[in-house]
Amino acid sequence: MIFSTKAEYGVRVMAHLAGRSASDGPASLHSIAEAEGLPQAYLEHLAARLRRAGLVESRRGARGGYSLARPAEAITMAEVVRALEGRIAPIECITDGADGNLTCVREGEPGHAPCPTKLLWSRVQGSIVRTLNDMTLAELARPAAPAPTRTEAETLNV
Amino acid sequence: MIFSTKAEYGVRVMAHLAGRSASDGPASLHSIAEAEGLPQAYLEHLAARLRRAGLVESRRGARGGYSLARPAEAITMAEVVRALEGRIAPIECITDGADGNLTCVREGEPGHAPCPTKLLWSRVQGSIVRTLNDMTLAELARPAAPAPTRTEAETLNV
DNA sequence: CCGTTACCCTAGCTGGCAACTAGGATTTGA
DNA sequence: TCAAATCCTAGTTGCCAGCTAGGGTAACGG
Repeated sequence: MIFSTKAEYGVRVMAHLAGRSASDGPASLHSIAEAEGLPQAYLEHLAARLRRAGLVESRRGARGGYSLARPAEAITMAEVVRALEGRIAPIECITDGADGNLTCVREGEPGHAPCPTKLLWSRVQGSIVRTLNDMTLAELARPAAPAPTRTEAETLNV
Repeated sequence: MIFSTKAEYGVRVMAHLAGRSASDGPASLHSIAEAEGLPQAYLEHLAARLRRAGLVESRRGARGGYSLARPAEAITMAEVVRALEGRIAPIECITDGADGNLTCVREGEPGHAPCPTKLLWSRVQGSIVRTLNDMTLAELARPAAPAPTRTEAETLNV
Protein backbone atom coordinates (compact mmCIF):
# COMPACT_ATOMS: atom_id res chain seq x y z
CA MET A 1 0.00 0.00 0.00
CA ILE A 2 1.35 3.32 -1.04
CA PHE A 3 -0.85 5.61 1.04
CA SER A 4 -1.95 4.93 4.60
CA THR A 5 -5.48 4.94 5.90
CA LYS A 6 -4.93 8.55 6.90
CA ALA A 7 -5.18 9.54 3.26
CA GLU A 8 -7.87 6.99 2.54
CA TYR A 9 -10.16 8.00 5.40
CA GLY A 10 -9.37 11.68 5.19
CA VAL A 11 -10.21 11.87 1.52
CA ARG A 12 -13.50 10.17 2.22
CA VAL A 13 -14.27 12.73 4.89
CA MET A 14 -13.53 15.53 2.45
CA ALA A 15 -15.64 13.90 -0.26
CA HIS A 16 -18.43 13.52 2.25
CA LEU A 17 -18.32 17.19 3.13
CA ALA A 18 -18.18 18.16 -0.53
CA GLY A 19 -21.27 16.10 -1.20
CA ARG A 20 -23.41 18.10 1.23
CA SER A 21 -25.11 21.30 0.28
CA ALA A 22 -23.79 24.29 2.19
CA SER A 23 -27.21 25.12 3.53
CA ASP A 24 -27.17 21.93 5.58
CA GLY A 25 -24.73 23.51 7.98
CA PRO A 26 -21.67 21.71 9.34
CA ALA A 27 -21.56 17.93 9.62
CA SER A 28 -20.58 16.40 12.94
CA LEU A 29 -17.80 13.87 13.03
CA HIS A 30 -20.24 11.48 14.60
CA SER A 31 -22.53 11.57 11.60
CA ILE A 32 -19.62 11.29 9.17
CA ALA A 33 -18.11 8.35 11.01
CA GLU A 34 -21.43 6.58 11.00
CA ALA A 35 -22.17 7.27 7.35
CA GLU A 36 -18.73 6.17 6.20
CA GLY A 37 -18.30 3.33 8.65
CA LEU A 38 -15.09 4.71 10.10
CA PRO A 39 -13.87 4.98 13.73
CA GLN A 40 -14.86 8.40 15.05
CA ALA A 41 -12.01 8.78 17.55
CA TYR A 42 -9.52 8.24 14.78
CA LEU A 43 -11.25 10.69 12.47
CA GLU A 44 -10.78 13.39 15.08
CA HIS A 45 -7.05 13.31 14.44
CA LEU A 46 -7.51 13.49 10.71
CA ALA A 47 -10.01 16.33 11.03
CA ALA A 48 -7.46 18.21 13.13
CA ARG A 49 -4.90 17.90 10.37
CA LEU A 50 -7.37 19.09 7.78
CA ARG A 51 -8.30 22.02 9.93
CA ARG A 52 -4.72 23.03 10.62
CA ALA A 53 -4.10 22.94 6.88
CA GLY A 54 -6.97 25.36 6.38
CA LEU A 55 -9.05 22.94 4.36
CA VAL A 56 -12.03 22.66 6.70
CA GLU A 57 -13.64 24.93 9.24
CA SER A 58 -15.06 23.76 12.50
CA ARG A 59 -17.86 24.97 14.71
CA ARG A 60 -17.87 23.81 18.30
CA GLY A 61 -20.80 23.22 20.54
CA ALA A 62 -24.23 21.84 19.90
CA ARG A 63 -25.13 21.54 16.21
CA GLY A 64 -21.48 22.10 15.44
CA GLY A 65 -19.27 20.13 13.11
CA TYR A 66 -17.07 20.55 10.08
CA SER A 67 -17.55 22.18 6.73
CA LEU A 68 -15.30 22.97 3.80
CA ALA A 69 -13.26 26.12 4.22
CA ARG A 70 -13.40 26.78 0.49
CA PRO A 71 -15.59 25.64 -2.38
CA ALA A 72 -14.69 22.15 -3.51
CA GLU A 73 -13.54 23.47 -6.88
CA ALA A 74 -10.80 25.44 -5.11
CA ILE A 75 -9.36 22.50 -3.19
CA THR A 76 -6.83 20.30 -4.93
CA MET A 77 -6.34 16.72 -3.92
CA ALA A 78 -2.65 17.45 -3.53
CA GLU A 79 -3.47 19.78 -0.66
CA VAL A 80 -5.69 17.19 0.95
CA VAL A 81 -3.24 14.33 0.68
CA ARG A 82 -0.34 16.46 1.82
CA ALA A 83 -2.29 17.66 4.84
CA LEU A 84 -3.04 14.08 5.80
CA GLU A 85 0.14 12.24 4.92
CA GLY A 86 2.80 14.89 5.19
CA ARG A 87 5.27 15.31 2.39
CA ILE A 88 4.78 13.10 -0.61
CA ALA A 89 8.00 11.31 -1.48
CA PRO A 90 8.47 7.93 -3.11
CA ILE A 91 11.53 7.05 -1.04
CA GLU A 92 13.59 8.49 1.78
CA CYS A 93 16.20 10.24 -0.27
CA ILE A 94 13.85 12.33 -2.40
CA THR A 95 12.45 15.47 -0.89
CA ASP A 96 10.11 17.98 -2.39
CA GLY A 97 10.70 21.56 -1.45
CA ALA A 98 7.96 24.15 -1.14
CA ASP A 99 8.83 25.33 -4.63
CA GLY A 100 7.95 21.94 -6.03
CA ASN A 101 11.53 21.14 -6.90
CA LEU A 102 12.94 17.78 -6.02
CA THR A 103 16.28 17.21 -4.45
CA CYS A 104 18.18 14.15 -3.42
CA VAL A 105 19.30 14.46 0.17
CA ARG A 106 22.67 13.03 -0.71
CA GLU A 107 23.39 15.78 -3.15
CA GLY A 108 26.00 18.16 -1.94
CA GLU A 109 27.56 15.68 0.42
CA PRO A 110 31.20 15.89 -0.54
CA GLY A 111 32.47 12.86 -2.38
CA HIS A 112 28.98 11.46 -2.69
CA ALA A 113 27.41 11.31 -6.10
CA PRO A 114 23.63 11.67 -6.19
CA CYS A 115 21.71 8.40 -6.31
CA PRO A 116 21.90 7.05 -9.81
CA THR A 117 18.27 6.18 -9.33
CA LYS A 118 17.16 9.70 -8.61
CA LEU A 119 15.89 10.06 -12.15
CA LEU A 120 13.41 7.24 -11.58
CA TRP A 121 12.07 8.37 -8.23
CA SER A 122 11.83 11.96 -9.34
CA ARG A 123 9.69 11.00 -12.27
CA VAL A 124 7.44 8.87 -10.11
CA GLN A 125 7.07 11.61 -7.56
CA GLY A 126 6.42 14.14 -10.26
CA SER A 127 3.68 12.11 -11.85
CA ILE A 128 1.95 11.58 -8.52
CA VAL A 129 2.08 15.23 -7.56
CA ARG A 130 0.93 16.30 -10.99
CA THR A 131 -2.01 13.95 -10.85
CA LEU A 132 -3.02 15.16 -7.41
CA ASN A 133 -2.60 18.77 -8.39
CA ASP A 134 -4.74 18.42 -11.47
CA MET A 135 -7.70 17.06 -9.55
CA THR A 136 -10.02 19.07 -7.36
CA LEU A 137 -12.28 17.88 -4.62
CA ALA A 138 -15.27 18.83 -6.75
CA GLU A 139 -14.55 15.90 -9.03
CA LEU A 140 -14.92 13.55 -6.09
CA ALA A 141 -18.17 14.94 -4.75
CA ARG A 142 -20.51 12.10 -5.44
CA PRO A 143 -23.55 13.45 -7.23
CA ALA A 144 -25.50 10.27 -6.49
CA ALA A 145 -23.56 8.95 -9.45
CA PRO A 146 -25.72 6.57 -11.49
CA ALA A 147 -23.35 4.58 -13.70
CA PRO A 148 -19.86 5.57 -14.78
CA THR A 149 -19.85 7.26 -18.14
CA ARG A 150 -17.80 5.97 -20.99
CA THR A 151 -15.09 8.58 -20.59
CA GLU A 152 -14.79 7.90 -16.91
CA ALA A 153 -14.41 4.19 -17.51
CA GLU A 154 -11.61 4.89 -19.92
CA THR A 155 -9.85 7.12 -17.47
CA LEU A 156 -9.99 4.42 -14.84
CA ASN A 157 -7.97 1.94 -16.84
CA VAL A 158 -4.25 2.35 -17.05
CA MET B 1 7.69 7.04 2.22
CA ILE B 2 5.78 5.52 -0.62
CA PHE B 3 8.12 2.70 -1.56
CA SER B 4 10.05 0.58 0.89
CA THR B 5 13.77 -0.03 0.88
CA LYS B 6 13.10 -3.19 -1.09
CA ALA B 7 12.38 -1.08 -4.14
CA GLU B 8 15.09 1.41 -3.31
CA TYR B 9 17.86 -1.13 -2.82
CA GLY B 10 16.63 -3.47 -5.53
CA VAL B 11 16.57 -0.75 -8.15
CA ARG B 12 20.10 0.18 -7.21
CA VAL B 13 21.18 -3.41 -7.65
CA MET B 14 19.60 -3.49 -11.09
CA ALA B 15 21.18 -0.18 -12.03
CA HIS B 16 24.51 -1.51 -10.85
CA LEU B 17 24.20 -4.60 -13.03
CA ALA B 18 23.11 -2.49 -15.99
CA GLY B 19 26.18 -0.34 -15.59
CA ARG B 20 28.56 -3.22 -16.08
CA SER B 21 29.62 -4.45 -19.47
CA ALA B 22 28.44 -7.98 -20.21
CA SER B 23 31.96 -9.18 -20.80
CA ASP B 24 32.76 -8.63 -17.13
CA GLY B 25 30.78 -11.71 -16.24
CA PRO B 26 28.37 -11.88 -13.33
CA ALA B 27 28.75 -9.60 -10.32
CA SER B 28 28.75 -11.16 -6.88
CA LEU B 29 26.37 -9.84 -4.27
CA HIS B 30 29.38 -9.19 -2.10
CA SER B 31 30.87 -6.77 -4.58
CA ILE B 32 27.51 -5.09 -5.18
CA ALA B 33 26.84 -4.69 -1.48
CA GLU B 34 30.25 -3.18 -0.98
CA ALA B 35 30.01 -0.82 -3.92
CA GLU B 36 26.54 0.39 -3.01
CA GLY B 37 27.01 0.38 0.73
CA LEU B 38 24.10 -1.95 1.37
CA PRO B 39 23.75 -4.99 3.68
CA GLN B 40 24.64 -8.09 1.72
CA ALA B 41 22.45 -10.55 3.63
CA TYR B 42 19.44 -8.38 2.92
CA LEU B 43 20.28 -8.08 -0.74
CA GLU B 44 20.12 -11.84 -1.02
CA HIS B 45 16.38 -11.71 -0.48
CA LEU B 46 15.95 -9.00 -3.05
CA ALA B 47 18.12 -10.81 -5.55
CA ALA B 48 15.94 -13.88 -5.06
CA ARG B 49 12.85 -11.88 -5.96
CA LEU B 50 14.50 -10.46 -9.03
CA ARG B 51 15.59 -13.91 -10.11
CA ARG B 52 12.16 -15.45 -9.61
CA ALA B 53 10.73 -12.67 -11.71
CA GLY B 54 13.11 -13.55 -14.50
CA LEU B 55 14.91 -10.23 -14.42
CA VAL B 56 18.35 -11.49 -13.45
CA GLU B 57 20.23 -14.72 -13.93
CA SER B 58 22.48 -16.26 -11.33
CA ARG B 59 25.55 -18.42 -11.47
CA ARG B 60 26.47 -20.32 -8.35
CA GLY B 61 29.85 -21.30 -7.11
CA ALA B 62 33.16 -19.58 -7.31
CA ARG B 63 33.25 -16.57 -9.63
CA GLY B 64 29.50 -16.72 -9.73
CA GLY B 65 27.08 -13.89 -9.24
CA TYR B 66 24.22 -12.12 -10.94
CA SER B 67 23.73 -10.63 -14.36
CA LEU B 68 20.80 -9.20 -16.24
CA ALA B 69 18.58 -11.78 -17.86
CA ARG B 70 17.78 -9.38 -20.70
CA PRO B 71 19.38 -6.25 -22.13
CA ALA B 72 18.62 -3.22 -20.01
CA GLU B 73 16.59 -1.68 -22.81
CA ALA B 74 14.14 -4.57 -22.57
CA ILE B 75 13.51 -4.25 -18.83
CA THR B 76 10.91 -1.75 -17.67
CA MET B 77 11.06 -0.23 -14.23
CA ALA B 78 7.50 -1.40 -13.70
CA GLU B 79 8.71 -4.99 -13.85
CA VAL B 80 11.51 -4.26 -11.44
CA VAL B 81 9.38 -2.46 -8.89
CA ARG B 82 6.61 -5.01 -9.12
CA ALA B 83 9.07 -7.86 -8.58
CA LEU B 84 10.40 -6.16 -5.49
CA GLU B 85 7.32 -4.64 -3.91
CA GLY B 86 4.53 -6.87 -5.12
CA ARG B 87 1.47 -5.28 -6.60
CA ILE B 88 1.48 -1.53 -6.92
CA ALA B 89 -1.65 -0.03 -5.40
CA PRO B 90 -2.10 3.35 -3.76
CA ILE B 91 -4.49 2.04 -1.13
CA GLU B 92 -5.96 -1.24 0.01
CA CYS B 93 -9.16 -1.13 -1.97
CA ILE B 94 -7.61 -0.63 -5.39
CA THR B 95 -6.26 -3.67 -7.12
CA ASP B 96 -4.56 -3.94 -10.47
CA GLY B 97 -5.30 -7.06 -12.43
CA ALA B 98 -2.83 -8.70 -14.79
CA ASP B 99 -4.59 -6.95 -17.66
CA GLY B 100 -3.71 -3.59 -16.18
CA ASN B 101 -7.30 -2.79 -15.34
CA LEU B 102 -8.11 -1.38 -11.96
CA THR B 103 -10.93 -2.54 -9.79
CA CYS B 104 -12.20 -1.50 -6.41
CA VAL B 105 -12.50 -4.54 -4.17
CA ARG B 106 -15.83 -3.33 -2.89
CA GLU B 107 -17.37 -3.35 -6.32
CA GLY B 108 -19.85 -6.11 -6.79
CA GLU B 109 -20.58 -6.41 -3.11
CA PRO B 110 -24.37 -6.20 -3.06
CA GLY B 111 -25.69 -3.01 -1.61
CA HIS B 112 -22.24 -1.49 -1.50
CA ALA B 113 -21.48 1.32 -3.86
CA PRO B 114 -17.88 1.61 -5.02
CA CYS B 115 -15.72 4.03 -3.08
CA PRO B 116 -16.54 7.52 -4.19
CA THR B 117 -12.82 8.08 -4.05
CA LYS B 118 -11.99 5.37 -6.52
CA LEU B 119 -11.61 7.95 -9.25
CA LEU B 120 -8.78 9.59 -7.35
CA TRP B 121 -6.82 6.52 -6.43
CA SER B 122 -7.23 5.03 -9.87
CA ARG B 123 -5.73 8.09 -11.46
CA VAL B 124 -2.83 8.09 -9.02
CA GLN B 125 -2.17 4.44 -9.59
CA GLY B 126 -2.44 4.88 -13.32
CA SER B 127 0.07 7.68 -13.39
CA ILE B 128 2.55 5.72 -11.33
CA VAL B 129 2.27 2.61 -13.44
CA ARG B 130 2.47 4.60 -16.63
CA THR B 131 5.61 6.33 -15.45
CA LEU B 132 7.23 3.07 -14.45
CA ASN B 133 6.22 1.40 -17.69
CA ASP B 134 7.61 4.18 -19.82
CA MET B 135 11.05 3.93 -18.29
CA THR B 136 13.57 1.21 -18.98
CA LEU B 137 16.52 0.15 -16.93
CA ALA B 138 18.81 1.44 -19.65
CA GLU B 139 17.93 4.99 -18.70
CA LEU B 140 19.22 4.35 -15.21
CA ALA B 141 22.50 2.77 -16.18
CA ARG B 142 24.96 5.31 -14.98
CA PRO B 143 27.41 6.07 -17.74
CA ALA B 144 29.99 7.28 -15.26
CA ALA B 145 27.94 10.46 -15.33
CA PRO B 146 30.17 13.53 -14.96
CA ALA B 147 27.71 16.34 -14.30
CA PRO B 148 24.00 16.31 -15.08
CA THR B 149 23.23 17.84 -18.44
CA ARG B 150 20.84 20.71 -18.79
CA THR B 151 18.03 18.55 -20.12
CA GLU B 152 18.43 16.08 -17.31
CA ALA B 153 18.26 18.81 -14.75
CA GLU B 154 15.02 20.02 -16.28
CA THR B 155 13.51 16.58 -16.25
CA LEU B 156 14.28 16.22 -12.58
CA ASN B 157 12.07 19.07 -11.57
CA VAL B 158 8.34 18.61 -11.46
C1' DC C 1 -27.11 29.43 33.48
C1' DC C 2 -27.11 24.98 33.09
C1' DG C 3 -26.92 20.93 30.55
C1' DT C 4 -25.95 18.86 26.32
C1' DT C 5 -23.47 18.59 22.26
C1' DA C 6 -19.80 18.82 19.93
C1' DC C 7 -14.85 19.92 19.00
C1' DC C 8 -10.14 19.77 21.00
C1' DC C 9 -5.84 17.95 23.09
C1' DT C 10 -2.43 14.81 25.07
C1' DA C 11 -1.23 10.34 26.14
C1' DG C 12 -0.81 5.80 25.56
C1' DC C 13 -1.18 1.12 23.69
C1' DT C 14 -0.37 -2.81 20.58
C1' DG C 15 -0.10 -5.97 16.74
C1' DG C 16 2.14 -6.41 12.63
C1' DC C 17 5.69 -5.84 9.55
C1' DA C 18 9.83 -3.74 7.43
C1' DA C 19 14.46 -4.38 7.75
C1' DC C 20 17.46 -6.84 8.80
C1' DT C 21 20.66 -11.19 10.89
C1' DA C 22 22.02 -16.23 11.34
C1' DG C 23 23.26 -20.41 9.86
C1' DG C 24 23.51 -23.87 7.16
C1' DA C 25 22.93 -26.58 2.55
C1' DT C 26 24.29 -26.70 -2.23
C1' DT C 27 26.70 -25.76 -6.40
C1' DT C 28 30.78 -24.66 -9.03
C1' DG C 29 35.41 -23.13 -10.64
C1' DA C 30 40.28 -23.60 -10.01
C1' DT D 1 39.26 -30.60 -2.30
C1' DC D 2 38.79 -26.14 -0.94
C1' DA D 3 36.96 -21.74 -1.26
C1' DA D 4 33.64 -18.80 -3.23
C1' DA D 5 29.45 -18.00 -4.24
C1' DT D 6 24.22 -18.70 -4.49
C1' DC D 7 20.27 -20.56 -2.12
C1' DC D 8 16.90 -21.51 1.61
C1' DT D 9 14.51 -21.32 6.05
C1' DA D 10 14.18 -19.18 10.41
C1' DG D 11 14.49 -16.12 13.41
C1' DT D 12 14.83 -11.17 15.74
C1' DT D 13 13.83 -6.50 16.74
C1' DG D 14 12.54 -1.82 16.70
C1' DC D 15 9.22 1.13 15.05
C1' DC D 16 4.94 3.00 13.76
C1' DA D 17 0.26 2.80 11.69
C1' DG D 18 -3.93 2.59 13.57
C1' DC D 19 -6.25 2.92 16.83
C1' DT D 20 -8.42 3.87 22.12
C1' DA D 21 -8.96 6.72 26.57
C1' DG D 22 -10.09 10.45 29.01
C1' DG D 23 -10.40 14.58 29.95
C1' DG D 24 -10.84 19.85 28.78
C1' DT D 25 -13.25 23.67 26.37
C1' DA D 26 -16.44 26.23 23.56
C1' DA D 27 -21.14 27.10 21.96
C1' DC D 28 -25.96 26.57 21.53
C1' DG D 29 -30.76 25.78 23.21
C1' DG D 30 -34.04 26.37 26.40
